[in-house]
Amino acid sequence: MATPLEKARRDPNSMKAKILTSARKIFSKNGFSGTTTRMIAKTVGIDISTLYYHWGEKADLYNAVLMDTQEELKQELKRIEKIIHGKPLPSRLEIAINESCDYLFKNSEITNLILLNYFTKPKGKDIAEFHFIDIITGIAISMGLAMDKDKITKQAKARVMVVMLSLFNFIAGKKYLSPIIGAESQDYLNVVKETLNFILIPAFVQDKKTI
Amino acid sequence: MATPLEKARRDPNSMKAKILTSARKIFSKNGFSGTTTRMIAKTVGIDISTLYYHWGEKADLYNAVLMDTQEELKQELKRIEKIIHGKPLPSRLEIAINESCDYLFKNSEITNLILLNYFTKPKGKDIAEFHFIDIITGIAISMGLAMDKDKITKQAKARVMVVMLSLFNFIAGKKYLSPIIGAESQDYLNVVKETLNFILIPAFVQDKKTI
DNA sequence: ATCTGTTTGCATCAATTGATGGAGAGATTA
DNA sequence: TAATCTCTCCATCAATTGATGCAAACAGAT
Repeated sequence: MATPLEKARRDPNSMKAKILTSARKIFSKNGFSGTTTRMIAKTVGIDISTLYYHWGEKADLYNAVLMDTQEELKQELKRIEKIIHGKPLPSRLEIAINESCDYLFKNSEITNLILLNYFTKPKGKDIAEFHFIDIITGIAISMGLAMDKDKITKQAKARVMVVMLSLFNFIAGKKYLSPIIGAESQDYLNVVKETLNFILIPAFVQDKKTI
Repeated sequence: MATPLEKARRDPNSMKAKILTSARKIFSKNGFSGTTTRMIAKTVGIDISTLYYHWGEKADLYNAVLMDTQEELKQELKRIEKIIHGKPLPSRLEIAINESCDYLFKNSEITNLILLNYFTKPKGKDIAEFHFIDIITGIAISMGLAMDKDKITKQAKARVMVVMLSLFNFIAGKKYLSPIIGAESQDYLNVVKETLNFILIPAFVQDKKTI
């Protein structure tokens, strides 16, 4: 028996998949409690009962969106990991920053969704959590901050966290931050990359051995 | 004619002030759309009509909370600014990180509120915005990244942004991040400080002249 | 005590929202 | 054709939520 999510992934033209796509956009814009099932149904062009037929209750749909997004992000990180594998650390960092910025900018719902899931969690409801730890661990190893999956220090994890959260915030908060910084679209993207490089490379390259 | 907010500040025992205090806690926990006026009224121990009598509609109360919090944060930044004034840059950074971490940890509603206001903004409603730009500007100058208030480069602003967002995220996301990092309460606080120092000091101290 | 203005809570509204039952439309199979 | 299965929408529910009218309680001044 395939889960609804598996079915949706199998056929991108199915109603399940269409709903999932719209739901991702809308949840990422408004968060869980800011989104109504009617909003989603409307953008798909269907009745809410059709939505409930395919996905069950709101929290189930939300969880499916979250899992789907998470899976996609993991795939992308694997892709980047392949590119940088074997290169010296400074290049690794620069390429990783460059690639992940480009990807996340094009798919900014991902960061929105994650950060919102993170900050606004409706209690009582049975909401899934984003598996941050996997991602952090993967990055830490590929950045050379740790050798073993199970032997990553608190410090290393915290440092990777800064990288990730900074990037996520810059992207999810683009709309607010770009007027503050005074740079729009492509210009903004470049400032972000530049800033991340500026801050991260000296810290990680120099003091790598101290961890 | 004093605004409701001014009245509340004047007398901390007034009903207005009590409501404001509870509202801050609850809004910072659940965001705007995740909070109901009934939740707030309940924790104060009053009827919602009393709440409406004092603060008008929900958005007005929310805005008051936001303004109040913002003012408080600005005062705190001024206090820190006084402490670090005149000291050499590395000490300035370290003390500023230390002081602001301590303060924000003790008052974590502040960061929650700001980040939520930031990411989950109900459209249509007339919701105030946090004045990030003032704070960014102030920090940039006190960090020596800019001399003139009006002559701050995009790069400088972006760099300050990283510092601020990292700190805010670490605090607002404490609940989620501390199990990931593997450090609780005081230990977590120390890791955060250490990490911010690690990442920021080399970058800012070395390359200051390049801006 | 009486008057006046402020504060508070009960009762209630209309709108929104999550969720469901059931009746059809359409395709597929027997 | 008849039976079955899948899918879609209309109508509707109960609960929640933002918001208000009104009367009672209260406090201070005259």
